[in-house]
Amino acid sequence: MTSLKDLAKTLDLSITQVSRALDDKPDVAASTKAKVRAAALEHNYQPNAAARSLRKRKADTIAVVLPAGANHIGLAALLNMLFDTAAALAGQGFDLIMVPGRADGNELDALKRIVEGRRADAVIVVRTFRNDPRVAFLAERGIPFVTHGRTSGAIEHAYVDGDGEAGFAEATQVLLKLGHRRIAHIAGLQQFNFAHVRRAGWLKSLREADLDPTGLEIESAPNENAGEAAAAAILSRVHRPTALLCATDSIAIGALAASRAIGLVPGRDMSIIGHDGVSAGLLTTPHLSTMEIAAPDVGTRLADKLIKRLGGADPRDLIELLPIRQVPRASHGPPR
Amino acid sequence: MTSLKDLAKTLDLSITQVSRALDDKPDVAASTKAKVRAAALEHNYQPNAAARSLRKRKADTIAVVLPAGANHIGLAALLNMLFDTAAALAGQGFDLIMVPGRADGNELDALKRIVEGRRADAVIVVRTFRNDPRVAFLAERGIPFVTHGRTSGAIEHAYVDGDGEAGFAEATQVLLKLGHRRIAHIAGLQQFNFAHVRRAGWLKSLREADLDPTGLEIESAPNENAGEAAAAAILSRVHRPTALLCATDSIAIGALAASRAIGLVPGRDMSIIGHDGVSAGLLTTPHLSTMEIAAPDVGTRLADKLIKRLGGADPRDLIELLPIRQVPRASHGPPR
DNA sequence: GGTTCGATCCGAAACGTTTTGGATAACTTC
DNA sequence: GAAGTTATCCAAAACGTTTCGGATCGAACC
Repeated sequence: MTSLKDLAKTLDLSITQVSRALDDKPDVAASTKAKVRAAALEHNYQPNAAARSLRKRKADTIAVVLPAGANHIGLAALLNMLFDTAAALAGQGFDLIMVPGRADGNELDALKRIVEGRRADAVIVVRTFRNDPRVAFLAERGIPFVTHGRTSGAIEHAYVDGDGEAGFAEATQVLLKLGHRRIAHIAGLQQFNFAHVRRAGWLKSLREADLDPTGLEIESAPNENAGEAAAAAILSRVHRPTALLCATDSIAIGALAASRAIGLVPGRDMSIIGHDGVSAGLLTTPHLSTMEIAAPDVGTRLADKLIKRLGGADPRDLIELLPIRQVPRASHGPPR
Repeated sequence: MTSLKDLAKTLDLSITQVSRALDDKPDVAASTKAKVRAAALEHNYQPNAAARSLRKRKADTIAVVLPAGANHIGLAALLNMLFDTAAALAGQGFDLIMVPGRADGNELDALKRIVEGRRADAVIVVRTFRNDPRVAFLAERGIPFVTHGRTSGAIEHAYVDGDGEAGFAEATQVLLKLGHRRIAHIAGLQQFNFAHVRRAGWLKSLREADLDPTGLEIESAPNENAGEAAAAAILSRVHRPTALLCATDSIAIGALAASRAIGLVPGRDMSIIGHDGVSAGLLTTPHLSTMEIAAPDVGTRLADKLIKRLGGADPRDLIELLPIRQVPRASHGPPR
């Protein structure tokens, strides 16, 4: 409502000096600075964001497009992470805005509008695809960005990710040591990079143990309902697996239900392990065995990388592959 | 990157005409319109959002400040609703941006920055307090807004809310009919308006049945952990209740855990009912009895009200109190 | 042939900032 | 007392868009 011009008029100063005073620039008298600040406070002056970013040619804003149609559990975990990111970015003078993706799943359009309309100076991309058009677009346009999750393409970019392959290889070994031989994998959609590497880890350990993965695999969208359906399908096969290693906790939670539905008690008759360490895993019966990134501050790390990228750092120096920690709980054990 | 000026130069037109052509204004030749559109597409022109909103004195953007430190379950449900709102708003040419609240819980500051910096033309306020400083601020400044949830103050404003009082009164009656006499209420923090009205509903039915609520009440933050602690406390009282009516599903989910922890099987030894109809209630054992707003499109209704408000409608004509529908599942029954 | 009219165009101002390139006055320095 | 220095200030341009108030040019009309 109140503009610099208004303040200048009431203070009998030039717009220039008012602006410089509020910015604490050196060549304005301490006394006028005080007066200006007082007046700004009194009229609760807030600079017009549009005018400012038009002139400065930057918005001091970071955007993230939230995946449309994400399931509850996954979305909540993502949001929690992004709150940390926002706090870290705020410390550097950046606002984080979260924009819901289009219902048709075309997050690229939303991204284009934001980036080319200069609403944000940089973006965070979450839930990367193996070959991600958003990454290709941003790289080509030279927009600073960091992703949550790697990609498999040729484009080198800043990212923070967990070492899903190692995590799933280790979980598979845990199950092998417990005596399991028919360890099935409910994979995520293989277009997602995380789903692809997790499957690779499972496959690796199985091969090292000279076990045949044939018939032990099924793909599922990463949500509870799809997970339940996929688990039901694989549990009904003639040669039933004794363990289900699930790409995500939401799938695993669905698998718990599918298992119980045919009279198998999870943790006793059927071993089930997920990935993500979502808090909902502590609300299930039995508590869900899972694994998670062995770092509590992924959100902050994302902010960190982005700031460095904005500072001109080479994306190749801004990659972070974090180890995965197993979180054994009650939903797995030796085969019956 | 490409501006109107660039387009004008390559097309040998004035900036004015290019702008008007893209806006499909009447006094530009159909042939030039076609040429301009083609050029805009080729150079993938996107108008600079800052320049546009500076000149038009509106941002075509709606903002919502997400409550900081919200628990997983509640936040996810909220987000899902807001995705619907965003879709509805997009149909009217508005963008919805979601801004994370400050970690210190001061959502008012974030709101002020957005509104006074003219980043948004209108806002949506979620999770209202009984006496909400955000509502007071917005009303005083004359910013169009709509809230998700009522307030108890004198300010009349647009809102969409569920009739929590009726819902909790009905749930209490259901428990009374089943034979319960000691029906406890785990209330939400009474500063939240929803928590206050839900408590009032419970109290009303208890009073109508000539039952004394003394000692049957405890307050809890609306998240699982706090709910578990509160339930544990009330279950350890000498005269233990036979039913726990919880202000939210997250509290109820905590109460399930607290109940099981002392050897009581929920649904058989202890009746537990929540509110919200969150999908996580289908992942618990037993499935959570709950209640929810009897309308699937609260998010869309919010958008609707906001558009009407922006069109100048009187806020008093933009209030909607929706009925609550009981969703009985397996976590309640007759007293043991 | 002058006038009117409609179709199509354009220059310039404005939105509220930041920033450049001085201007002014007082104070030092020799 | 002239020249340099310092502290403090300001006018004006620029960012990219929209929009106001005409301008131009044929065609149509009388």
